[in-house]
Parts: sequence; C-alpha cells; structure tokens
Amino acid sequence: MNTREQILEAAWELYSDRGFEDVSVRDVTTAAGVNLASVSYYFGGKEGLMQETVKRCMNPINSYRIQLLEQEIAKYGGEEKLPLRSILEAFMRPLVMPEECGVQSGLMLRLVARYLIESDYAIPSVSRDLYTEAFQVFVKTLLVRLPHLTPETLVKHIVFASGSVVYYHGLGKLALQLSRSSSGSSNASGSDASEQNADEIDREQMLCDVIEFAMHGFGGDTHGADDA
Amino acid sequence: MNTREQILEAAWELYSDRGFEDVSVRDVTTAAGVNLASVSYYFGGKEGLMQETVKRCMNPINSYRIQLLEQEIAKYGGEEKLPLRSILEAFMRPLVMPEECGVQSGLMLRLVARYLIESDYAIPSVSRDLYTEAFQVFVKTLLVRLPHLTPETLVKHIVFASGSVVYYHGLGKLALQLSRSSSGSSNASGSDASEQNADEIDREQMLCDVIEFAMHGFGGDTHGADDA
DNA sequence: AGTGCGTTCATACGGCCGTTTAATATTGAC
DNA sequence: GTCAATATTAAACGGCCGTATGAACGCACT
Repeated sequence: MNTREQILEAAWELYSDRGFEDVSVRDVTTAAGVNLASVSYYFGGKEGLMQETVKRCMNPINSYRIQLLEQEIAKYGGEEKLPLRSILEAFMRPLVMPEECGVQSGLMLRLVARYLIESDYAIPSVSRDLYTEAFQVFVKTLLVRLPHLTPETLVKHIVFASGSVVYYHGLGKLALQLSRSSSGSSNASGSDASEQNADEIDREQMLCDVIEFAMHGFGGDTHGADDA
Repeated sequence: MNTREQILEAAWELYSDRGFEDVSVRDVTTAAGVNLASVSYYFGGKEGLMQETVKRCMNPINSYRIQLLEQEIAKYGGEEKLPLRSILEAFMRPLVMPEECGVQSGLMLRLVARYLIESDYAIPSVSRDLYTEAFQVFVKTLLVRLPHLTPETLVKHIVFASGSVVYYHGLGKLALQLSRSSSGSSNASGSDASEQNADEIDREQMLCDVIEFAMHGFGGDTHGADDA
C-alpha cells in the first residue's frame, strides 16, 4: 500500500539488525515487498534512505528528551528546584527505553552509535538541528542546577554519560559474559536457571545504574558547594 | 621487503582512517605496494586481515593496562593501598593515549569501537582472551578497593567508563562544536585565536576529565552505606 | 474516451568487490 | 647445480552492488 512507509519499516528492521553496510537496497526492497527502484524514487538513493532512517530514530528521541524535561520542570515548579536526577533521567531514558517514544528496537541505538562514530558525515543535517537543540536545552538547565560548572564541562559530561549508555547497549551481552566470568562462578556446566533470561539485559535496571553512575560524575564536583 | 608487515601497516592506516567497509583489499595492497593476492595468501582473506588489525590494536592496549596497574600497585606497595584514581587511570590511559603503548593513531579507537559494536562477531577470538583477562584483573583489583560492590556492578561501571571515552573519541569534534554553540559565544564571526587548535581535542585534559567523571561514578556508591 | 501525472515495474548497465588460479620468481638446504 | 618449498605476480572469474531507464499501470479530471 504505502510504499514509502513499507520501505522505511523494512529498512529500520534490517539496518538495526545488520548495519548499514551489510544491508543492500535489494535486501530492503525485497523485505518490504516493493520494487527495487522505489528507493531511488522516494529517497534518491541508499544514502537518502539511511539518513531518513536515522532521522526517524533520533528525532523522536530528542523530542522525548525535551518533553520529559519539561514534565519534570512542571512537576517541580521551575528549573531551579529540579533535582539533578530528573535532568539526567530525562536525557538518558529515551536512549535506553526508545519504545516509550515510538522508536521500536533497542538495536537501533547500535545503529545510531555507529552512524555517529563515522564522525565525518556525522549526523544527517535534518536531525542535527533537533540534536543540538536538545543538547543546548539540557546544558542550559544543568547550568541552573550546577552554576559552578562551565558549559564546556557540562557538554563533556553529557557526552560521557551518553557514551556510557550507548556503549553498554552495544556491548551489553559481552558485559554480561564478562561479569559472569568475573564472579566466582566456577560451576562450569551452566544451565542453572537462577537467572530468568541469561542473555537479556534488564534495561530498567541499567537505566537506573547509568543514571546513578552519571549523577555522581556530575554532582561529584559539587562536594562542599552548598545550595543543593 | 616484508610483505606481511607492509600490508598490516597499510591496513592499519587505511582502516583507522576510513573504516573497514569502505576500504577494499585493493586499497590496502595498493597502498602497501604489494600484490592483491597477498592478502589472501597471508591472512586468508579480508576478514582475517581485519581481525589481525584489530588484534594488533587491542592487545597492546590491554597489555599496557595491566602493566600500568602493576606499576601503580608496586608504587603503593600493595593492592589494598591503591587509590581508585590509579586504577581508573591504568584502565583509561591506554585508551586515550594509545601511542604510549605503540598503538599509533587515536583514530584506531573509533575503529575498534565500531568493530565491537557490531556485537555478534564481537572481538576476534585471539584478542578476546587478553581482553577478558584485563577486565578480570581490574575487577579483582577494584574489588579490593571497593569490597561493597558486586563484580557485576564493577563490570558495568567499567563498561560505562570505557563508553565515555570511546564515545568521546568518536564525537569529540561534534562535542566541541556543541560546547561552542552552548557557550554564550554569540560573536558570529569566529576566528578569535584564543584557542590554539580549534578542532583538536586536548587529550590529556580529556583523560583527566573522564577519570574524574568515572571516579565519582565508582566512588559515589560508597557514601554512608558500608557492607550493603 | 482521452489526457496527464504520480507510481510501480522488469530489466539492464557499469563497476567494484573478494577470491582464485596458474604461472613465475625467489629462497635455501643438500 | 638441483630441487622442493615458499613467495610473488598478472590476470581473470563470478557475484552483488547502487543506479538508471523506459515502459506499464492506476486513477482523477475533463
């Protein structure tokens, strides 16, 4: 029916599963059940489809960030009373729980991470505005809460925090294995059903962890400073 | 002369510059000044060359980590007196300053990050042992210093910290721009030579920042609660 | 019925890819 | 010098890639 949408959905699924480079235009159109040429027709080519896909992922996330932040501001009746944790959660949660803003697979984060890491083209220009806007809103809000830090430091810390979560998304399973082999667990034959889903990450827990981790990173510099 | 080595050097340079997918075997052999078929001959194919390249990057880094840690342990006369900062620096420094252990370009980190993020194959099995070994050594050492944390938590935190620095490596320039546009800098026409190299990251400073950030993340959990 | 336009389609093109082959060159032990 | 093992070479193969083309189709509007 709606060819354009079908392409985007298939692209989403395939790209997030296998990455941009490993998925051909033919893969996408076949999965979508549409003609090969449709991609050129609707997106001008593969590059255009990739950018549109990334855009469809990042824009909701950045919008959701701002929305959550505004909710929290409203809840606390102003920026100045906003707890640091609320700010961080507003920034982090959309990354860890993308479904909450309609972004389907958590795998997609891996994709965005990879896309971003390819630095030189970096963010598709369409999403860039929203991305920087979100960043600036959070820096501004954080400045109210942590006036003794410079904007540069805050940006750095936000990037650190984002990196924590993105990296963990990418390496989650590996981390699980590492943590399992670092525990005293020398019971070679596994299969102890003590964990519900051995290779699945508890994302709510992870969100909590990363917020905690980052919060101390931000707040750590405030030791001695009062006003809290 | 030594064909194998020439290939590896050229591959290193090209891969770190443009990524695995965008560099063909022909690119590598041409740059190395050797015959196309040599890659198959010495590495069995492109996949083998990629793995060998990653290995040549990660192994020195992980070895250097352990070496630095042992130096610090010796300096402080035992694990139990080791400051948290020393442990973290031993883990982080090789990532940020890879030249110190003979790993040439900082760009290579981007590459490793991408390689790791492609999750499913993950780390080439040859490097995996050293990688997990380094991880385990650090978890063990951190446990001495932070006995109230579980190994799982420590692994998580190490991953968070790694993510901070890897992500920052990848997004460094973008972060610089963001931080510039987040400052009150409304002087539209830039070119104020106040910064020495506008698009270059001060890595020593960054190492310091990320250690600071991570240290609070680790240490933050110690407030008040003792054994948990 | 006929026109125009947006869409879909089957097909083909040129190109670069990773790999293989089979011939040749180099080496080193005897 | 002989010979086998190792290393290098030029050339080619088959395949998949992204893109372009031009025809066919659906359908509103006149």
